[in-house]
Amino acid sequence: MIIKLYNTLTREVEPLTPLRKEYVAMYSCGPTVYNYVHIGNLRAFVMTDVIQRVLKAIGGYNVRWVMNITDIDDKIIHDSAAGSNVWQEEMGASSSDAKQNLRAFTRFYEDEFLKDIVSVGLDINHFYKMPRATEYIGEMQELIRAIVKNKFAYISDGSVYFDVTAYEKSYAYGRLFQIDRENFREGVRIDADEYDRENVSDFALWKGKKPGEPFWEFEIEGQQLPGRPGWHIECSAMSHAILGLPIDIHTGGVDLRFPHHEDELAQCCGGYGVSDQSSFWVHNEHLEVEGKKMSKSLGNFFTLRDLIKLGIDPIDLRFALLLAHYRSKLNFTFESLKAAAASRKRIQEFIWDVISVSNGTSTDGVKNESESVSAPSFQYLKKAAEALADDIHTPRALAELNTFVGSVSIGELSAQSASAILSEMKIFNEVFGVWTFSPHSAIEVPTEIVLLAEKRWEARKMKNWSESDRLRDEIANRGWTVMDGKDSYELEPRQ
RNA sequence: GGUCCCGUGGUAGAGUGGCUAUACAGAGCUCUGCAAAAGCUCGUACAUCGGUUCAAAUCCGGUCGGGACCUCCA
Repeated sequence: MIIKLYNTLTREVEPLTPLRKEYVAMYSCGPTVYNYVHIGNLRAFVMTDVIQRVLKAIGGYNVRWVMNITDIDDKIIHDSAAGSNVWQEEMGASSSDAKQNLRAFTRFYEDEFLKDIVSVGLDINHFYKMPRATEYIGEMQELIRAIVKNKFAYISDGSVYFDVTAYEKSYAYGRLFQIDRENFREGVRIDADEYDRENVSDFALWKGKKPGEPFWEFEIEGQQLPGRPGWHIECSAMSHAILGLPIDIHTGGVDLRFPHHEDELAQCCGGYGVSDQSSFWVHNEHLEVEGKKMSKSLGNFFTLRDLIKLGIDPIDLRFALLLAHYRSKLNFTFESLKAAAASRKRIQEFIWDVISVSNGTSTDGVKNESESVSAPSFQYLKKAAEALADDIHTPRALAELNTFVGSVSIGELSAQSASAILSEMKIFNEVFGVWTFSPHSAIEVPTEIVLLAEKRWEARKMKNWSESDRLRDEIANRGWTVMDGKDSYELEPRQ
């Protein structure tokens, strides 16, 4: 199926036509590893994960998916410096070697990041590569030399800056984000950078070393400029080195449109001479909590571990994130998270019911193929797939999936229809990744509970209702629910 | 100061001129000794004011409210 995506470059939903026959090249801006990711960050990673899954499962493409790890930037340098008050014991001993501290610090948060994204359903094997910025310093320096050589950058006071004014004479600047430089807001942020650049719209490609900071040697135009890369240069250099330019899809949060992506694009055009870094630029909207931007001061700031502490299953968070379209703001509330969990469970129960029909263990009875059974309404699934192909419309797809589930009567299914449903549902789960297709494993029930339940079943058979109800209460007090069937009962942990 | 987005039922969230979104929660019913689970049914929601139109949640304008971005934040 043709996949359509909203492209920030054209501000339109466009059909994707991959540039290469063999695979779709996709680059996602990854985390800056200086802290635990929060649920807003996770939305971006889940979104980008679902895009690549749709490309594979619905589009039928091979995908080379790259996500970078930013392990060098101002905050990292600050927080990993010797004597930092945010240094964690697990990072090991802080030393006098700034580079070594930086490495210990970032590796710690990189590991935590990987754990977190796996928790919310990403599969590390899906990545073609997860490059660290510090491992591509050479490529970045090469790109910077090329940009300087092309006269789109200048050296000033030990640093290298991109010259937007010069660049604009040959290329368009502001393709992803129309900036209005006449009306730059007055404020401290513009002057926050202590480095010397000629124009406020210029940005650093290379930042000269400051005392105590980690640095890399850099020779350019016969000068020695020890220092470190600017923020934007890594993504330009790594997308070029690993995937080759132009790529098909570049993703990130809306806030990255400007300056990060705009500057990446300018660096690629100005340095590599390509006309585009990427055909598609896809940006996800932010997540809000109780209608407000997440912020620590408002007390509505959550990391994944905060939610896990509250007893929330990370996969329910994944599902809750997919309940909204990626280009809409998502209002995260605990009530909606609870609703998401119940909704996910509903489909999971359906899958388990269908599995029991397909393997003949259903207690509802299985129909023969010859018996006139109503065929499952597969048109809903077709619509669901179309919704995914249409700019990754997960909420519409889930609505169709729910309608499909509601249209199927388990008791009317043949084993063959059940198998057909399962193979269809598996395709959707390749995208959503929130359900399991293993048979409903019997949860281990403690012997004492089983004994009580057996006793109750006997009492019930004798129509001794008061004893039966007493035992049910006792079982309930110990955390289990009894559900009576026709010839047997089931035990489930109480919710 | 500039640019832009949004305001849908208790909650979340689709829908962009006339046709049931969907899910969760809630109410009623069926089943059940009673429950639980499951199934069925239901609610007459589109911030507000005005305009366009045979017809507006949907288009246009005003108002109110929320939010984002405007140099390193996903």
